[in-house]
Amino acid sequence: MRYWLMKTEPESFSIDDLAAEPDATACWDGVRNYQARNMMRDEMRPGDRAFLYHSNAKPPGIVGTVRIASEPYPDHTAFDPEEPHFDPKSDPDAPRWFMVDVALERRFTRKIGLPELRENPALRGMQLLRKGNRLSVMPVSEDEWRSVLAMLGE
DNA sequence: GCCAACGTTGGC
DNA sequence: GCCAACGTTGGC
Repeated sequence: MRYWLMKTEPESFSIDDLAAEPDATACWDGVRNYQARNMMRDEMRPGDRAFLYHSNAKPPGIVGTVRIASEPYPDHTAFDPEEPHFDPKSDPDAPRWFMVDVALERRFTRKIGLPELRENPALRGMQLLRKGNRLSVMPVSEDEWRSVLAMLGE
């Protein structure tokens, strides 16, 4: 099993929105970056876990965890001109973009903000904290996973 | 709102 | 294949 971090802007889809979905499960559509796609398509598997991260929030930070709830499959929103992430270059016969379903696992009692994450020496190497990082899906090591959970102080 | 970092596009 | 121009992300 692998660990991940997935970003979302709470103004478009927050952890509360996920909680409101049937079975608190939703498809993670709209990823339009090749590196992020490759990780979802080639390395994510059902049962993997991911931190849910709110970007463009005040402060940005980790707000909970999700479980990967499906195999990767084509992101059909890329085929639909009405969709905001429509991509005319993605063909249903040769899909360019993929997604997975995610199920809410745990809503943290508090957000672990980005400044707080930066203060934790155990997370010094974390990809999220690297300068210029823009990936919306990224791997997290098992040590980093445990270190973040330990910050909840529960 | 600003801007640094990075990805993509397209002319050559 | 190079690289300038442009678009997007996302913290501040």
